[in-house]
Amino acid sequence: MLELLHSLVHALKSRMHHAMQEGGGDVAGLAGMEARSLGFIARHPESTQGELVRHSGRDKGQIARVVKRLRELGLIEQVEDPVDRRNVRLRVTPAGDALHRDVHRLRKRAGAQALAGFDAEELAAAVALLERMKGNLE
Amino acid sequence: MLELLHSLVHALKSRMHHAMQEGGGDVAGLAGMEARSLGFIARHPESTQGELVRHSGRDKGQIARVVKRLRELGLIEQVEDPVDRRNVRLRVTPAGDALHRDVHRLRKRAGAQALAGFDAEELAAAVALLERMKGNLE
DNA sequence: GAGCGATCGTTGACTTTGTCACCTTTGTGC
DNA sequence: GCACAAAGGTGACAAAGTCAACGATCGCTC
Repeated sequence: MLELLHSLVHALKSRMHHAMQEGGGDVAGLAGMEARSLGFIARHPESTQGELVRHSGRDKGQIARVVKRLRELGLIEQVEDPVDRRNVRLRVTPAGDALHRDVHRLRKRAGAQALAGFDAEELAAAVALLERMKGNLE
Repeated sequence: MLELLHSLVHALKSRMHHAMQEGGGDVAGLAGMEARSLGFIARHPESTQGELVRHSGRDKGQIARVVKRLRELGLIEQVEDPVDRRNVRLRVTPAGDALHRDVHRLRKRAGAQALAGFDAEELAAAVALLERMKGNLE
């Protein structure tokens, strides 16, 4: 079971990685974590780095570096939170948004391939089971 | 969905990693991939490195290094295949078998926590769905 | 048997991901 | 003011993954 999950996720990562390389253009310069983080920021504008940390379950140091890289690439920008200046609110730039759409397209395609032959009911069941598992680990 | 899978697997990895560190003793010296590969060899004695590569989906170079490390740790040993001398058949040593049992215990515990509240039917459904997804990617 | 391509494993060089321990800055509650 | 917590940043490192090249061996064919 654990093995199965591992190899499935590895296969998905690998697919996405190759799709991003072959897709060429700007997406090729993004690493997987960077692409995923960009996606989170695009979906949750004005969120802080800490929220990204909590949502992804990754180390905050790692996230700090990923965010730094995305900023250097000009894909996101930071806004100071006037209320609490420790917080850094993140949002995508137009360039980041465009790139995010490209990534999203590839991600959707990879997901669609993995879920080929699933009807809505099965998809919902899969998501529910996975979410219960994730919930069990918190 | 992809995000969900990623974070679930990440959480599982993290659990296993900590369990192996805290468990102390010899398991603490094993990295995750090493532990998983040891498990495969224990479950499939006399298999070749190539079979491990195909089963895990990992790069053969990576597997070669993992196998090398396991050999240096005295956990597995190689037997020359008399028929095809390119093949190297792998099997666990007594020490490797003992360690494998420890790892298996920890893995089982981590899996049990993730699957808490699942009845046999749900478990089977989850495995079936995941296997279909994995199959779709080949 | 010599040549040729395929397969198995090995190695080097490298990038990405993850982990841990510390640090600074800022806010909160005495 | 002070101690303490929280947000983020950095250094150092370990683990994981990727790619390309290589030697050895095998199967096949001429």
